[in-house]
Amino acid sequence: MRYSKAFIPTQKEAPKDATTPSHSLLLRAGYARMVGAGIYELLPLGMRVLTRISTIIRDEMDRAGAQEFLMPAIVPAEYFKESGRWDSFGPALFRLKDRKGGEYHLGPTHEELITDLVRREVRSYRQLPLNLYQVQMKYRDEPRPRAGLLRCREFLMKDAYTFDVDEAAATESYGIMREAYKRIFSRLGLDYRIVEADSGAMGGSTSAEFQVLAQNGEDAIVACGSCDYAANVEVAEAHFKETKQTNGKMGAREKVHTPGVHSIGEVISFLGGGLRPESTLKSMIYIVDGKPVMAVVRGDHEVNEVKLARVLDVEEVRLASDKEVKKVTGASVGFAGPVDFDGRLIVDRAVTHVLDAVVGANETDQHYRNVNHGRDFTGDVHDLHLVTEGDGCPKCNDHLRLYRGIEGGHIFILGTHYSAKMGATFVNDGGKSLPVVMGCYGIGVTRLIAAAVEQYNDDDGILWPMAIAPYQVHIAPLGNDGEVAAKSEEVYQALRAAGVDALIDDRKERPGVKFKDADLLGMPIRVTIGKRGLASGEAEVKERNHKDAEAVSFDTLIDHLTALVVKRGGRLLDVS
RNA sequence: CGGGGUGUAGCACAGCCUGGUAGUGCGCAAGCUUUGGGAGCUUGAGGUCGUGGGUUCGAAUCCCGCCACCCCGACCA
Repeated sequence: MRYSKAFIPTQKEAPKDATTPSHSLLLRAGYARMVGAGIYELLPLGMRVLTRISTIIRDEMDRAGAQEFLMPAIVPAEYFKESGRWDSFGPALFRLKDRKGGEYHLGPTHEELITDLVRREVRSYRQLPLNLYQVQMKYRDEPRPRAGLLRCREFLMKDAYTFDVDEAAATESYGIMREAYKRIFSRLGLDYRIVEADSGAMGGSTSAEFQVLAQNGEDAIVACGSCDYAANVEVAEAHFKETKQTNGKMGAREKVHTPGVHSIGEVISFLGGGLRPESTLKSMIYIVDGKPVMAVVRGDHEVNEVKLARVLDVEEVRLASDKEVKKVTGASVGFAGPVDFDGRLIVDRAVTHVLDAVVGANETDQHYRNVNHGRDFTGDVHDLHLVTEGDGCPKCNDHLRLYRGIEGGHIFILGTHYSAKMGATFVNDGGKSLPVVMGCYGIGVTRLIAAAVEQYNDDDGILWPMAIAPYQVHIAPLGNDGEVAAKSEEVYQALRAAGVDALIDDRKERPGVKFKDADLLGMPIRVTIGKRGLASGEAEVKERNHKDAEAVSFDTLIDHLTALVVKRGGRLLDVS
């Protein structure tokens, strides 16, 4: 591509609303433009990255035995009404009406449609397993779109669906897709972790998230440094040893006057004496199905509400208001405690190890000292707290480390959640009619563009991984010298003949401008050709992620560059 | 949905408090010079000041409504 003919509108200044590197750089470098909140145009460079990513995805999906097809983005309401999601999806669903008043929505995901297709077309176990996927725009009216392409209301997704005869076969399909996903994310050149995750409203039994590590990721995840354990903090567990505290050491419970002391921090500084947060207990009141539930965690821990909801087997839990807390405990907020609490009590298992804890006394301005689980209160013991950096790995007890991640992919075994409800059945080899067992597998394709930039950027611009860079080599001829231009053109043509995707900056711009734009656009290899190099018969080859350039003779330049492209994970075009 | 903020030239902003015919930088066009890290000088084009109403002799500026966008929270396969 010739830069002079290319549509690459770059900007010197960062757009005022851009908050993350990917947002700012994709706009500045001319990859994308915003149309509305969470709605973007992909410009030619952005489109090339998208194509690179989706090509890798298609390649691996096909290799895994999935077949590409396409469902509509606009969907009649009947399908979501049948599954119940017309209501449960709530305001996140973009709804519309046709001229006759018929109701439709824009597809936020497509389980219902595919299930309908399968119930109409699949009758026998002989037609299974089946694995279908599409790459298509999804629409979700997010409460708050943000960070450019990271959370959009319209976004491109690859979604695959598997159909199997039973749970075992479905698990096998899931395993195949998991391997395909690993290949995809590795080929994209992204640093990622496969983490255990909450299956959420999809209602699946098994699921895993593919989290792209990035400073600005929306998700918090933990990963073990020694073993392969990794999990979203929503579900992450901490190491726990079943050891009992020694009874003999317990002190006698005593009430202490603690005026105006509400938080754990205030308790620590008020009582002093080397009291540490882990020797206190935090008692949170939740309202679940209209009834109060007290969750007790160690003072240095936080309640994991996803875990709490799972323990209670409910969709969601709600923190009680100040008024409700007062009604339930008889004390103002900050003085709740498990001793003599009248109501359901859920206790984090780490609490059972705390000796002589300080807790609220359910009386305003009063706390108890020397409170011990088992003696002063009981309650149901569960894993309840939000895992933190200090926790041990549940598998090997080495230290867990905290990361931020961007959810690039999510795979689920759905089971018969949709097939049973919608009557997608088949006849097995024993002549029995059974619901198909489903799995679904998503990748946020447009999101991955931004995720890659989040992971690979510096002060000057983007540093694309070779596999998804819009062009592999960026040629920068310097000056208006005719010989330089001719030599550069020669190199450009030779690279193209060798199957390398090259961009040549043939604009009449000063060297500084070309260098700045080259750094901003972020192609992995820059080849600088100037008068100086021409005299010595050399071009300057600089990798975007390296500090220093390398002088390479024109005689070996093309071989050098093609080898470098391949070494960095790039593929050469078939030019035969 | 709650709280906060911003809408003025393609981009980033000043002007608003204290009302009086719209400004700066970058970018764009032309000319001369310059040419290995976003050049200098000269000239020029470009704006219904988000939108509707109100106050006023007069509104970018004051008042009210609406819209859009951003941030924090809530929510979110």
